[in-house]
Amino acid sequence: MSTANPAATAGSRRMPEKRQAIARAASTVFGREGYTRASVDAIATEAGVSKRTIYNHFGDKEKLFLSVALETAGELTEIIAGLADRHLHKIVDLEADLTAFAVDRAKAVLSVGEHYALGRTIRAEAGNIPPDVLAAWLAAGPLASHRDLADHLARLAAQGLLTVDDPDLAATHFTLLTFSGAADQSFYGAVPISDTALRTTVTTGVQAFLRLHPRP
Amino acid sequence: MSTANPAATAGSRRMPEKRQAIARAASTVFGREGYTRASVDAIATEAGVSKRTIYNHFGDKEKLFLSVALETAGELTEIIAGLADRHLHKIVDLEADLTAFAVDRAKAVLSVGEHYALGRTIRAEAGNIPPDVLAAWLAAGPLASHRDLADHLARLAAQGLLTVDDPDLAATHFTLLTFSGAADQSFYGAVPISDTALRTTVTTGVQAFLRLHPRP
DNA sequence: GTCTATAGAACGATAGAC
DNA sequence: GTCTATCGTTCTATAGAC
Repeated sequence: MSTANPAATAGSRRMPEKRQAIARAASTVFGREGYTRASVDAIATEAGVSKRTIYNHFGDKEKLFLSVALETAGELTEIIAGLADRHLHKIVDLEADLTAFAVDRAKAVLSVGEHYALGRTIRAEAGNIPPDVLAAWLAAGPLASHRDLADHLARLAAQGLLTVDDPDLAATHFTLLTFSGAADQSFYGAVPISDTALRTTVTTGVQAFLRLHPRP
Repeated sequence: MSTANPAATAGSRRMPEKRQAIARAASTVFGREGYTRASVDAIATEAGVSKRTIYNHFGDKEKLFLSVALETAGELTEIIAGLADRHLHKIVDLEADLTAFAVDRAKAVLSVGEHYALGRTIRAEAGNIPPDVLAAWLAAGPLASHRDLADHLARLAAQGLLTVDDPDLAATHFTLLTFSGAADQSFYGAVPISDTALRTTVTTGVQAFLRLHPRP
């Protein structure tokens, strides 16, 4: 039998595929059910492994959650960075491009049931997460995306497309006006938000942002 | 023995004080622990009643939670309406008054451990709350406060203090710029936010709001 | 005497851990 | 697969109010 068949390597020393399957399953189930409601049984079933395998890889439920939280935060940050690059690198129509970015970002973060959608669970559990882990999650996730956005806005300002005194503040304004409202409406993805509602919220948000930071 | 002693009336027909004690305790414990972590035992202990009494009054844990959620939403709405009236009824210094209102409102909503601070628990459980109950909570809480704020802003605009085309949109801007950031930073009250951090966030938010809706 | 409320034990199911 | 703890819920017995 060839080692190219993953099933044939079931007893091998390292099992990164199983670990990854568990991580994806955990992300999905934690994101869908929340921390306390998500049972290790359900995660094991979703991952197609036994509970014992989960405990061997991650120790206990809390460590599993925290590990997966940090990993998916980094993945989502990269996804958002890709969206920003796609929509904001070369500006064609400023308002349209900002809107397209904001819509795609909101969809990425607020998507329900996706494997990187446990942001709402992390927020719901913030009070029970060790402060250093919470800080690490913030740094790998929301803060990293915030910095990336601030850099883009500063660059657009340097190109004469926006007025930006403080890129950090501008990024805050952009996120508040084009994302926070949608996040609040959808309870961070727990309740679906219609495409048209999202688009309306984002569009008016971008308009307000552009009034705060107009082309000079 | 006198009936003025509450303990002496233990077997009386109606016991609104006990019901209220349970409601307050439930609000506190649900707000502090979240829905699934809060045990009926803990609520009973906090309220100083037996578990059975809770079931007699509220049926089951879920009904208890939903009842208390709706009741406290209304209470918080009234508190915020009072704050708005106090700070916005007679304007002395527009920016200072708006800032004071926003600071007090954020403190009221994000106060940790207070008996009306289970907003974050409701948001965390939004996906598990029956849609009609969630809608009722929104109507009694956030939406009612939103409308009240919109009315105040419209009135200030009529007095020539602000430019407001759409009071609804203006209220949205105000909340996003002066509240949502603080709520996000503190994870809706799960993690304490320092007074200076709150004040800074709110102050810059009010400034942005006034740039969007300047005195004509 | 009957009714209601209470306290506390007990039950059954679930879920984390090994 | 098993063990054990926890938790939501129910049952039983006691006591005061009308």
